[in-house]
Amino acid sequence: MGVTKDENQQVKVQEKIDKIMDDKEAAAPCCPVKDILGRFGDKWSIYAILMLGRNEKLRFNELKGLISGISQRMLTVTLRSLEEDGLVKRTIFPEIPPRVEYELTDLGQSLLLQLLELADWAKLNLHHIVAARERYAKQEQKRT
Amino acid sequence: MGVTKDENQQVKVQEKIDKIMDDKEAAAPCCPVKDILGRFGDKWSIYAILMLGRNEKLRFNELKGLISGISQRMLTVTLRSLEEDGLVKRTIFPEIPPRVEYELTDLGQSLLLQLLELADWAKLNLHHIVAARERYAKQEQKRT
DNA sequence: ATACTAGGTTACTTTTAGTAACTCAAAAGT
DNA sequence: ACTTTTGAGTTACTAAAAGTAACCTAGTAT
Repeated sequence: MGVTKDENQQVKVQEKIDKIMDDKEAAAPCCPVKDILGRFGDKWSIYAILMLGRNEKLRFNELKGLISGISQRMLTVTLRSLEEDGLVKRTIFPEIPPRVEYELTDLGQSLLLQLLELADWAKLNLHHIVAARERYAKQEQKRT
Repeated sequence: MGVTKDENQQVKVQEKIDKIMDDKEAAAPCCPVKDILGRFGDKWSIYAILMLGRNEKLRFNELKGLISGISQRMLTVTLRSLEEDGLVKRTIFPEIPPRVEYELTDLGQSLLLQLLELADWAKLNLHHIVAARERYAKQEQKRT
């Protein structure tokens, strides 16, 4: 055949990318990766998903306590967005004072697993990235 | 004993999340997932990585042509950020008019593979998300 | 009457994303 | 001799998003 195993893999990668990019099927607004990551790629969404993945069910202020630094508004905005995408289920108990419980849906659970995969990669490679940033910073100093 | 397989898996997930969250080791500024996703989770970075993954080496304006809708500034900003993190290598040829070539580093390649995993999940689950959004939109209408 | 509670909104400010026009230095066209 | 073109960017600006601080609600306890 004349192609090595590595070259074969590279071809597969290219095909996959092609499929991702021209994904006009299923009323997808556009590249699904972009769409997906654009939605929950921000830090608050990630924290919320991780915390809900850890704790099964959580109330608003419990979550607020667990996610250090988040404000009330940011938490509502984040949770609404996750609810909108069907990753989080929100249950209101009509009491006074109000009680609201949040939990991951099955979809949210499956996304969590993907996030953990990514976390493994991140942990494994973080030192490379940190090193690269330091190299870059030093180069920048020399330029000025 | 006395725990089912599912419960066992859940415990593993919890442990993993715990490890991610209190990651004070290795001078990590914070949760690596957040740090990582916060950097290249935006649409332009994703497109750039996918395009560089598809094409080996690309010049600035080639990339600009491939990523539809990106402006010059956004492309430079994106590429600089990826370069800073060591995901992309930038080579300048001191000619007139200038020539600059971009390519993925090994780190970038390995991230690309992760992105493709995520893309698989996204393609598999996009219809769920779209459906959830429609449900949510209808509920919102009723409220007003 | 005042304070507290949980789970938010509203109005405002700061950061970031994004656009349009300009630059640089040489080569080629008119 | 002047204008245009070329690639790879900057600079100066505007639109949009993220984030903060103060307020609301309705019932209960002091």
